[in-house]
Amino acid sequence: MNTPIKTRFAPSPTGYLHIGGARTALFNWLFARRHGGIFLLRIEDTDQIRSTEESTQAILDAMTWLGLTWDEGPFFQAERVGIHRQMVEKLVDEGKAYWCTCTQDELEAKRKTALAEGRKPKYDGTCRERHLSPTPGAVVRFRCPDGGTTRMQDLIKGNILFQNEELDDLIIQRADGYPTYNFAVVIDDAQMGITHVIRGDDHVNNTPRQILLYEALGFPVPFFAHVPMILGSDKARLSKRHGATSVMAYRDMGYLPEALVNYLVRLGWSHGDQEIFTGDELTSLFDLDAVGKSPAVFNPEKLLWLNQHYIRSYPADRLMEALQPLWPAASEPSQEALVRGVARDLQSRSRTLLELIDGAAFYFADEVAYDPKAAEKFLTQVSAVLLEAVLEGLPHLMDYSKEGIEAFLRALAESRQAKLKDIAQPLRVALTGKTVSPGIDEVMVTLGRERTLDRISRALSFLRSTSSA
RNA sequence: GGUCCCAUCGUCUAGUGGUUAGGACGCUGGCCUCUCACGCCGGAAGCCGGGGUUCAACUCCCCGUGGGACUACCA
Repeated sequence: MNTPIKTRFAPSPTGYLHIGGARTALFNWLFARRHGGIFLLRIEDTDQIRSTEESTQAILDAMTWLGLTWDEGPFFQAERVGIHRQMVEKLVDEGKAYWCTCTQDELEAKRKTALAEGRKPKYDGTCRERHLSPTPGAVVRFRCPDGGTTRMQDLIKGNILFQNEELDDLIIQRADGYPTYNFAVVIDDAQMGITHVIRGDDHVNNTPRQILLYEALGFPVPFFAHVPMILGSDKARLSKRHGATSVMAYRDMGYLPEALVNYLVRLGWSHGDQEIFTGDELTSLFDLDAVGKSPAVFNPEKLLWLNQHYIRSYPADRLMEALQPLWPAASEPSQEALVRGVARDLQSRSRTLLELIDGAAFYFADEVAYDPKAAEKFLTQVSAVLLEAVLEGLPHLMDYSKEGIEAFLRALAESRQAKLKDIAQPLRVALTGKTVSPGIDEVMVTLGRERTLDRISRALSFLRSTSSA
């Protein structure tokens, strides 16, 4: 029996969950789901200065919003320093690590001269054979092999070979007694039974040191899979200056989690020509062998397209739920019927929830604000006749529904030797103030007969007041 | 500078020695139509360059070039 697969997402709580981290988490989550494994969450908070609880909460919230539920954790790395220190001690006892009292200033100076002389800026091994005892302010370094090679088997990039002489004696425990990333990550991943380490390829160069650490500690080395970076439009690593990078910012801008997940998964992974995936499809189709090796540029336009797609696909109740946090009117019980109608009208023509909300303003206006150009073109003497006819006929319409209204308008137009559009556009301006809106029959249904009539008579008086001037 | 990674339309990608190089976003012509959106039909747009290997290279190898990452007592 094979041991079950276990993956993890291990963010550091020094900010919000960003797009790149979300994709890494998503790949880990999908890989675990796909293979019936376990997905674990670990917060890497050993940087006591930069880590905050707010960040931890923000990351948890974002993952929950995306639906990336974890099976174990969250574990907090800082709570495990006792274990980390034991391991440090063990390595020191075994002669695989040593105390070092070189100061940061000395190191910096040596780095500079080495660079200036064209040498590698690696640690020169000053304390390597001094067999120092623990002293306050001292750090512990791992004794790297002087020669040989370390092979990394990467599930995405293939085999990568590193010369050990390129690696230097990295610090595994800081002066403050906390472990450094490369050390803590190895111990935690090993002890938590992580079988597949899926992470950004900015970690590729860390991996050989980590493998050496696994071996020194006597732990089995896991599989690695390094996912290419997400870049901005200028092909530099995606950052704030490329626009929003926070997952939660996308929620606040009216994006749906399904859209973001679908977009992110296709950034680097593919399944033939398929673009749209349900959650079930993803968890049954996703695998590492279909993840590409090259970095991908984040394309907001395509995300928008997907978001539109998912907005259209939402059932009414789900749409209302998604709308509520962004739209006060959606939480107002007295408005519910109207809001539902509005959402239904706008659902198929909004790329984001915010677009939908913006487009909804005219439904709620006490007095429709006419776009000057629209009014000039459509609120004319000619159309006044048609609008008056609607005003007269509408109260007697038996079937006040989308179908009934359309039939009514068509018949009315025909009786006047006019086209439907001759009446639809003036009506649209009268009811919405604009030349672009949902179908005029839909608008009339949602507005209700009363409001519709009011707006028509108001448009008529507006029309008379301007044309008589 | 050193180490490592990467390279198909503007962008995301399919492609695994023989294809008219396919799809999607965006752009664009048209149809549908009460406007918009959707949908449908069509178009422009790509294998970074040079050497090999081979009967045959987008595909395999090498060298360039370009881009990216790492090079911390951050993760």
